[in-house]
Amino acid sequence: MAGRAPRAPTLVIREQLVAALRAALAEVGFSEPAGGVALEPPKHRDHGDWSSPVALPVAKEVGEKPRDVAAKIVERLEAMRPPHVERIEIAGPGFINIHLAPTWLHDVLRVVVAEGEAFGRGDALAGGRINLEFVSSNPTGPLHAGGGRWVAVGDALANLLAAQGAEVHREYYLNDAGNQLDTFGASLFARYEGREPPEDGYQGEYLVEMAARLRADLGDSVTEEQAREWGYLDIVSQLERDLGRIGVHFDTWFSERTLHERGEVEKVIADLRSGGHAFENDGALWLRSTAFGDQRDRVLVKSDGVTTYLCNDLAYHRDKFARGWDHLIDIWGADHHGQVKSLQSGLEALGFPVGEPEVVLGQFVNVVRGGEVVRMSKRAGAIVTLADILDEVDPDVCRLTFLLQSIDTAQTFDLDVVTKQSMDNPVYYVQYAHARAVSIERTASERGVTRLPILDTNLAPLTHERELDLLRALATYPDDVAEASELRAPHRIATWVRDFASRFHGFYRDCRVINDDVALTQSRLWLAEASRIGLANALALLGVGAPDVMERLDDDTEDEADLS
RNA sequence: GCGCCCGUAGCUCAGUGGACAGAGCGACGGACUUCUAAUCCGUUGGUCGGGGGUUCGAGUCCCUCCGGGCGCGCCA
Repeated sequence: MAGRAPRAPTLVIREQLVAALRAALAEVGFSEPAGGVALEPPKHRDHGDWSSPVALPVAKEVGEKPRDVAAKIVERLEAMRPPHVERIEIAGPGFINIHLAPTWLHDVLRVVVAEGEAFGRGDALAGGRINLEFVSSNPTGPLHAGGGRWVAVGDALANLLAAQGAEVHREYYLNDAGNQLDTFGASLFARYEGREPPEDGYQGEYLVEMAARLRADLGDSVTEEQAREWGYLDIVSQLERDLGRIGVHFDTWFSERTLHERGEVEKVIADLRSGGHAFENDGALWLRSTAFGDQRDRVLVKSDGVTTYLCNDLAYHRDKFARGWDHLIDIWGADHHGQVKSLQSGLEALGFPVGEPEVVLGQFVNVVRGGEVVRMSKRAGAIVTLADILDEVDPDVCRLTFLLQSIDTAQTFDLDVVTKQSMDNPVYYVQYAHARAVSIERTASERGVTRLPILDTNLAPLTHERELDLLRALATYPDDVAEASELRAPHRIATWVRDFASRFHGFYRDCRVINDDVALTQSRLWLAEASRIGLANALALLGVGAPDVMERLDDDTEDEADLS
């Protein structure tokens, strides 16, 4: 038992209640329904703290009225007197609603405080070694604004997986071996020589600025190849710098070239051939991916002898496994969804488990400025970069804006809204809640009010609906984290923290923490601290800062004009 | 034609098969001698795109239709 993490309080009480329900069912002589004994926190307060619909399917099975079945179960349940249970009601069509005494929420508070920074963590992925690849924008230009979505989502997902016990490796794949880089090099070289880039090259203005620095660095007799290599390295350092500004750091920047240099691509081809998964047709070598459920077969080696992106990507993903990661997750834009099955087919052909890599697809971001969608194309040149945005707006605003929305829906990133330091920005709303919690403790200590150890604190005074409301949200938090991790849905944490901030502001307004009642003050100080922990932990998962102090905004919109 | 995603309040979006579908913004009306009013409270707001089906129970699962986005290269 040493070192075992404390169990989430919701799990403890839920297991106790489910066990009691099971026992009650057995005593009455009902068998457990196929779906098991469901128990969940109801949406409405009136429906108690926990609710079970178990009587409904059972009634169907035995051919009795649901409410009658529920009554029998409840009778036994009440006789068992499970912990914290205050009363049990039958409601609606036959729901069993269990109302608990506030004591169970007081236990929750103690757990939150005891766990501190660890509160919310789970062990669902303990022992897992996960390689998470995200962003992986081509090293031919700066990250554009929409790419910020993958930065924010990828980093938060990495945090989530780690919070479930996995060892997570953040990886960025550099496509530095393809003809895109040649095109980029030619374009930069053209700028260097004062010419326009080739028609199908990169037209972006950033190459003009880079060409000037290239000349300053390497002088006047640079070759095209030198320009390409210098430019490539410069872009990578720009990427690292911009990602650093938003607080994301990759463990590995993986160069595609190294795969070719080590002969890994050739080995993949040889293995697919010997495994009988490749065939020749029209002078090209094909992967028989239809054998693994792909819609059509895919080319591995073109008739000109050059390997395809897919072929190289197979070598890359095999290399990830070779480096010791036992599960691979890639975050891709939805426009690449057609490649998922091909890659998975190839890896399966190479002997890896079905479904590797797991690909998390995210819908596109429409960047809007002045009411119009800004097309993001490095080649066409009309881009708004992530760095541009970070010049104007706090990284936290950027991150939370991207994280509040499910990646299953296309997002509109309105620069006019985001760059405006708006009063109703959810980031400030949430951060303000944290700053308020800290402010309470600060004020208390300034006034000589010392928070005593929680073990010596009587939490019974915490009975106000606002107080219980906060604790209910804290009680579900570990489950919410586990679920967000499992569903690869960091936005659920963003919505949790926004909801929790709302509850905290309500508490702050209605429940004065520092007051004349010593016992009430002590218990509320601990509730404020538990709330701070919840806010800080959730924000940490999102990669958003949790400031101790926030400057009051200058209110220049409401001048005191009534001087008459 | 095939595949993936989406359609929920005026707008932007939440919503692991459970009860009367929620939040923010907007609009309207209130609350600062108090631990920070970047806050709170109230009112206004809905054929969950349409139609079938499965289920004791469907915004959620299945089928179909409509509408929108994105893919279906010996490009990367």
